[in-house]
Amino acid sequence: MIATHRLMHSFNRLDVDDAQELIDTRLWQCGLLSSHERHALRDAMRTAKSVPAYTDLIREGDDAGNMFIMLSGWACRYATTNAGARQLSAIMVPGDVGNLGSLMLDRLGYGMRTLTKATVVALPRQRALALASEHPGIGRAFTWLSLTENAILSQWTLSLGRRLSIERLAHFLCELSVRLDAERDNQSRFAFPLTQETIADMLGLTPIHVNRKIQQLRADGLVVDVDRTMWLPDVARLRALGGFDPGYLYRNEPQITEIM
Amino acid sequence: MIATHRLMHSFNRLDVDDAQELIDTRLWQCGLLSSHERHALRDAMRTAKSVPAYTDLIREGDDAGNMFIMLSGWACRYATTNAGARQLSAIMVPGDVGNLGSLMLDRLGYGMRTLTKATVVALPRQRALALASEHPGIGRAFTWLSLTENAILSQWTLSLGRRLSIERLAHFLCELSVRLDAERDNQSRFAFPLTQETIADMLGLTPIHVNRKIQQLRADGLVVDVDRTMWLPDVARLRALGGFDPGYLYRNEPQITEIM
DNA sequence: CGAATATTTGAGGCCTATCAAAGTGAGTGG
DNA sequence: CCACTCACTTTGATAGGCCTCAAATATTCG
Repeated sequence: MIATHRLMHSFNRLDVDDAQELIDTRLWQCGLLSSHERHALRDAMRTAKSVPAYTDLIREGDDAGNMFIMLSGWACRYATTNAGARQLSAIMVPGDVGNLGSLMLDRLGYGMRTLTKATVVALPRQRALALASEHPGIGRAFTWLSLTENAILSQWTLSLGRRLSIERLAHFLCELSVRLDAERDNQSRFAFPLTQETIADMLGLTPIHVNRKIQQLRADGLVVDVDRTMWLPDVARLRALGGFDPGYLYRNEPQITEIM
Repeated sequence: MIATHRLMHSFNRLDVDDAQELIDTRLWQCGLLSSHERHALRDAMRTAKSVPAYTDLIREGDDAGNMFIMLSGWACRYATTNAGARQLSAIMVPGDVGNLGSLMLDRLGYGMRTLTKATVVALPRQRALALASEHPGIGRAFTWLSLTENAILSQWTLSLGRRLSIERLAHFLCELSVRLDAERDNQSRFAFPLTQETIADMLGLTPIHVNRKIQQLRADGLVVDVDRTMWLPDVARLRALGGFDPGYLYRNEPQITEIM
């Protein structure tokens, strides 16, 4: 119910209750939180704020005193080359923590920016640290998030370093499809607010080239994108093209249950 | 003393005492370990084993029950494309933990392989988890390592996505130079056991192209490599070329001292 | 409806890959 | 000690993927 509800409007609707449900579902699924800890986490996320599209939550090189948690809307982490070229290292969708690093690091080396109108919780570092030490499960959940993010980043270096542009694009769409929980019967449909320029900054390509490769996917019947909505009619074939394996995303897998 | 000692022979000498000193110095520097915890960690690393060059510690797709800690020698994490192309996501040098992810994840999505003869500690997951829960500082140190590693990976995606081959190469050498603590007065000298093919797998290039760009760096007087030893005569200029900023490596910085 | 933003098209050029082969150096065995 | 082998490095020539520059078309939003 929540899932389909969120499907078409996640990036421009403000629905804090649903969204917070989303959040602790995401953190809950790793199986590390007690019911008590789950509620403590929810309490910490009471105050959310709305942010316009394309505004920095963290500027590159800034000290970030807050951890930002996405309730609605999309955001990204980015870094910039001396020559001014931008590269995204992550796309954040509702339920994601954008800058876990702020938990223990002062400077992060990257910026964080909304890509759509968004609702975010700003969790002060001290509050997050207190949560982690008072509730061991929350601390472990942070660690788990960091480790899975590491696996995702490692996988993405494979795309950037060794895959052709169209394979990267396919892989990227497959990843989003899973993370948005949008797949049913080898099909997938989800709201897709990214511009081709943003996609290009994620894939390490030029917008022009991204445009041409999207057209190629359309011609191959692998992508139908109308009205900011993405439809993937044949997920299996798209996965094969992108060399995509959902395992590394660690979705819906109770992990490390034997802990303690 | 240790530093210079290690300089020329780190990848082919077995000197466990020095190496273990190196390790907990590395973990110690983040300022998260009490003296008691530091010793607990050392105890856990008593038994090291020697491994030949180019042998898998973890095969791609394997379940990894151990965390591997490098005492001597170099190793890497790698992933492979369906077409067989290999991409490294990290190079490990003495003092590094290779697969932190194994702490809480079953499948990692990448393999880990030695690049030289090496000495490694295999810390069973259960042992590592027990250490982390009995000694909160060790748990926080693991989290800190994971967060800094993510920052490094994020930075590396910038290189792979947006930097020219020679810039990537320069950036890579600058990073190793700092991580090996090899810089003195705008110069750097360190043992360098990597083949050009391995460099290529790290940079997302072909060995042929890496060869040509190394020649270019030599011609520019930025690199002198003889007999498996790397000499960087002008670190500042190499950093400028690679767009390298050492900040994101979080070396020698007591972090998050205000914790608890 | 008009201006700004985003997508699409076209042509030409550069960076890096590919294919092929020669040179170099370290380790091995006779 | 020297031929031999294997791995690594280097060189050359060609091809291709993606970029750059430029401009037209389509879409969004106030």
